[in-house]
Amino acid sequence: MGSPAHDLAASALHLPYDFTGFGPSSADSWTSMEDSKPPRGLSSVPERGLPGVYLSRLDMYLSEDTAWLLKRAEVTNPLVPCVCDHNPDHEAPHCKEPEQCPVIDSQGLGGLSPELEGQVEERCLEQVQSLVVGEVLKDIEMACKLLNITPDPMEWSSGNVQKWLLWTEHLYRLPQVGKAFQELTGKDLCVMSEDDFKQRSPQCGDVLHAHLDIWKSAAWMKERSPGDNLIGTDELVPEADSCCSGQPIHLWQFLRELLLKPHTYARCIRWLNKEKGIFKIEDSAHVAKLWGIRKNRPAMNYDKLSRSIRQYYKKGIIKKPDVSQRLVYQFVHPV
DNA sequence: AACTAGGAATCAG
DNA sequence: CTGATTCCTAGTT
Repeated sequence: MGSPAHDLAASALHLPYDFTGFGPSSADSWTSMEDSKPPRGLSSVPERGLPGVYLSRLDMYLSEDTAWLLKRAEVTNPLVPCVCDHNPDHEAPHCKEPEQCPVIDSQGLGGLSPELEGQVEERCLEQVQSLVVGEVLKDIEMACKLLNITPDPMEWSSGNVQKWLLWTEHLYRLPQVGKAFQELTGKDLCVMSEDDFKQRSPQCGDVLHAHLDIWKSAAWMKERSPGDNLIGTDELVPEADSCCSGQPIHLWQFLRELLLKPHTYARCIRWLNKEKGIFKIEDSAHVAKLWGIRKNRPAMNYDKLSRSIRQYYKKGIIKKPDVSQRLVYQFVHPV
């Protein structure tokens, strides 16, 4: 038996789905988080084949695998554009100057002395490490916002657990196994072993356990260094906080939230005219899915979501724009 | 086929 | 009670 981290990685690496990433910048094809068709103005983000992203104790495991990671980066060079271009609207704080980008540096190592090369490489590893960890934390934060749950699984109610399950299942195309984990709180989940998970869900218990491990690790790291914002506090955070009151979120608020994060959601919903509050649902199925996940309604679809939007007509919250177009709506009181 | 519109029953908070 | 969900019929693009 190897170390738990290695066991985990081993199980993660032969997963039946695309595991090139974890979250908004790379995940899969149904969420808004895909990369297959970047919106105009967005440089395409190459896939990240980073098993190192998927790890148990982020910090420990990274140090073991970054050498491999860096080597790969030298060859295929996927990391630099990926991380640096991740958010074109908002420069990643980690690599302001190109000279500091670890992979770019590493390509010119040929003429350096071994010691210097070692130093440079070490610095590169650290940078890669913090970049990757930052990405993972950012993705988790994003998921928390979307699901309206806390990042720390220990604090999850059984409802939160169900949301997280639904989210993870959809993100990674797992079968729906929420029933097998019904009535379990986050605390219950956290003390369960991988075998416990497998017992409840033979097909994907191991995967779910691994995912939970990432969340646990992230929460653990956050707790260790609170305030230490690896996560460039970008547009994920600001004004959008219609949710904080603890009140159940309204559909119109949810739509606003998505619209306020164009970098993440422009592929499924975007403004046509922000001043007038006119927006277009670009991918009705995705938006409905996201709404269903947020409200823990697995059967949500656009048919039902649009019915809810239509309820807003009478209330004067949302209307059809003057020139009615398919999938285009307008907030009556744009901010 | 997918979207639009709105009635009606039902549910959850 | 309100807002949302679910289901439905009928019309439109």
